[in-house]
Amino acid sequence: MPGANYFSGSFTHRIDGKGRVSIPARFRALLEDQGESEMMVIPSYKDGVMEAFPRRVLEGIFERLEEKDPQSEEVEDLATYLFGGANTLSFDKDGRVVLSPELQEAIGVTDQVVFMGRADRFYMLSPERSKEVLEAARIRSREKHRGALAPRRRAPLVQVASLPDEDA
Amino acid sequence: MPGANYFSGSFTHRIDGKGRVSIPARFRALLEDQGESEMMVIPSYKDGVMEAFPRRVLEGIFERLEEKDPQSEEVEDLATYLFGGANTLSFDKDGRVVLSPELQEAIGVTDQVVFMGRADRFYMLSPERSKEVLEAARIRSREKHRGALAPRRRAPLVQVASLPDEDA
DNA sequence: TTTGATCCCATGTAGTGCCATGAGACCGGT
DNA sequence: ACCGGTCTCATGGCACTACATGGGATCAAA
Repeated sequence: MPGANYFSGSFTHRIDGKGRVSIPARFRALLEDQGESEMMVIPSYKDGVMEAFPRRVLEGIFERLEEKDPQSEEVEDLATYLFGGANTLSFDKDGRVVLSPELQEAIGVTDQVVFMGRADRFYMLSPERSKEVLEAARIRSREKHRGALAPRRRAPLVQVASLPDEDA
Repeated sequence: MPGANYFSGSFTHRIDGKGRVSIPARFRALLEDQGESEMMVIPSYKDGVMEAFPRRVLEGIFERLEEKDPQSEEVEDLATYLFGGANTLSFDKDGRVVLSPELQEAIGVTDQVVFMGRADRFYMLSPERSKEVLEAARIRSREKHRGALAPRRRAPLVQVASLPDEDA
């Protein structure tokens, strides 16, 4: 945990009768490092995937864009999408959040959720979908970024390869 | 709740026989944080949508424009639109407001209203319309802002002193 | 008196906090 | 290597509170 900067790894957790799920301890620790006891989830551009952010990351995205061009239709749409589509999930002392039936349905989960780290955020999706997403990303990465995992000449030990956004 | 700066999330509430609706608790808390026990409501540019602001946000919008261009016809029109078209809805101890028949008709609601957060304000609209608005915003955002949600190159999630900048 | 608005109270349910259990990881001692 | 102890963490259950919502009482204006 100490020094972890990014969400990484995949964890499958169980949803109980009330819709509660434990956030993976590592993810929770990362959120709490930033003084947040909540996260924001929003449907991804990818189908069947929810993205989870610390709140300030989401707000930062918005503020940065608004600063640039407050009136534009694009920023309007983005604000609607980000803030209208977002849910704030605050976790209790045990590190659990409640997934409303709508949220469960949105990502097609019933009794298990996968938390998949993805740098500054993480995904929440069904076990099946997570395999697809991971495998698709692996294949595309192999094709386009053969060298990504090779040692870099000047790279420090902890350097993380920055992969571009994959396509839906 | 602590520190929430923006309206976010969507909530569907029921209108009773007298036209009363509960403001979502989170939204109400945000309004009350600003010392307001009322909100201003005004028809949006978008059809079938009402926008709800804390009073000071509405006044701020006007003042900013007036400052920029005090005499223009645009500002005249805006002032008319903003102040003429606005309704003040104050909420009671239970956090409810009354939607007059005219307001209900304006957004085409009969027994349910959706409150949709949108940064410094929120929308009020029918359940059907809310799905349209949200989905349209999502699609357009995806097209125009592919990268908007992408991680920022130089901004690690948790700032760490010893990490070098990412460019080679 | 009627209508419309505001307030107050009642109730069910969903949300949240708190505690208990149990599995697994980790560690230290022998 | 074996064993016991402790710690972490996921998960379940129970209890309480907050909140949305309905109904009735009060009050004022028409």
